[in-house]
Amino acid sequence: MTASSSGSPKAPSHSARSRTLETLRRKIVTLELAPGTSLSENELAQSLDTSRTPVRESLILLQQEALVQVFPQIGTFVSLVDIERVTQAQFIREAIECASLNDAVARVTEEDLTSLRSILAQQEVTEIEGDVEKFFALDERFHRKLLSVGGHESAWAAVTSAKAHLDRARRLSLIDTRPISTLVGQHTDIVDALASRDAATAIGALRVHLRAVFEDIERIRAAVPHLFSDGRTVRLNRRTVHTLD
Amino acid sequence: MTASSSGSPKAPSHSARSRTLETLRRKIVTLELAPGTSLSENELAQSLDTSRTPVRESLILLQQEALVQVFPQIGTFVSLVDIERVTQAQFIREAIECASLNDAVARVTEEDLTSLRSILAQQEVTEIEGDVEKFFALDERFHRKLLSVGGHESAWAAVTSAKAHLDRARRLSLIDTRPISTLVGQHTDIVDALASRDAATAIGALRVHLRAVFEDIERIRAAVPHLFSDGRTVRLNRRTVHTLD
DNA sequence: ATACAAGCACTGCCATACTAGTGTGTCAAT
DNA sequence: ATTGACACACTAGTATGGCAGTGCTTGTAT
Repeated sequence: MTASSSGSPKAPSHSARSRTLETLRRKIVTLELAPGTSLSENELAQSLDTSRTPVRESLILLQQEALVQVFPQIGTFVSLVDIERVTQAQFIREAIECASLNDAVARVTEEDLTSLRSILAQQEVTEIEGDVEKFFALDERFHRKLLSVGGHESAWAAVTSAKAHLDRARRLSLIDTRPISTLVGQHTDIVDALASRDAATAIGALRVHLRAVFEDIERIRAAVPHLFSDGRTVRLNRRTVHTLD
Repeated sequence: MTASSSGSPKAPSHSARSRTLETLRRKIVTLELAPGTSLSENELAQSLDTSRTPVRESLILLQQEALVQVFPQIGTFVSLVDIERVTQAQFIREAIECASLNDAVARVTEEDLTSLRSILAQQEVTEIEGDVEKFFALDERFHRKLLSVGGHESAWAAVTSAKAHLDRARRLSLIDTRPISTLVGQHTDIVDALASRDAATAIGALRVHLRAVFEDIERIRAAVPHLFSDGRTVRLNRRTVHTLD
């Protein structure tokens, strides 16, 4: 028996588990499943038309990303937005992306710059259309491309798990009237500095951009405190349903 | 129903899964289970005196850390040492630890320095005794303490998953006659620079230290090529047993 | 001796039964 | 009306059965 492998053998995208996992992760980071919502293995299995096993295994993985919290014999809940945790995720992301950007300055080509600017142009369109989901998709492509310019695209996976958390907070910002234009402007600053091979300025601009999430988060917390963890003892009801309204 | 939570509710250390997971991880990073070894859910369940479920769930988590590779309907194998992967893990670790060290310079106290130097002293003892396992345990405490001085102890979890890979490579170095003294010397350099609040020097020293793994790895690969992935197609036999001899 | 083919033993995946533990709703006692 | 206790419904954790898919082995024909 021989097994041909290379790349990522782990994700047969047609398996019940990977489908379940992707669905759940998407619903959580897009806030379709609000923080605090209780997730029952049985209910999810029914509604996703599968059995408990793939659901359970997905929840274990989501728990690793701290997107859900599992309390044995009690229940599983979509994690509340935890500012401590957001801060930590932001630190990790900033460390990785800035380190990569530092390498990127020496490696960036004209094609790279063209490609990055093309993404920016598309983002400006979403700004007009007000399509938040599309904006996020392009934002992801932008940052991923930035990593690959630095020669560290493989670190994307690590950024992803930190990002998942941040994205929920960032989505709340955008819902809550932060103009997309601010972010696109910051992206532009980064690309401009990169174009002039100015590492310090580029890293500074990236830092400002990545830290933008902090500017809104306290205000948002004041508006929708029930979506936030107070960092101390948390008490959740089994049948609590949290909404964005 | 109310659930009291705080900290890490996820790890009831007495559960079958967490026991299984810890045992397997330990055996893999200490090379007790050599890279390439085939792991059967059934056999592991028997030998760990539990059922297939906790074993399977543990393997899924280890797969996330890339410590094992799962090939559906074929088998699960302890990952070969993949230099590409080691490089990536090193990059992530370096980014996080250096960023934290940069903050640490402004925060470090005399108690911190005393505590760090105490770890160094203990490491020198293990050097004489030749106790590799104890050395690694102290190494972990050192780096963790360094993170906490920077105010980023919570990023330790992220470092851990990158570290797991690196540790296998580093263990191979130590088995293969790299003197522990080199590493302790590098630790000392870091603490000295930290003591004089010299961020640039400290970060430089940390960088040298973290990159030491690269100095040995190619030589080790030449010595024990069957423990390494060639990065291309991998073919593993179901009953292959890899050893360190 | 070699080549080939069919059966077999084994894999991980998924579904489900069972267990131990938890909060809640109900009903009784006061 | 209030309180308390107890049964119940529901939880995640664990165990196990069945499945489709894979490579190895063995037997057979050449």
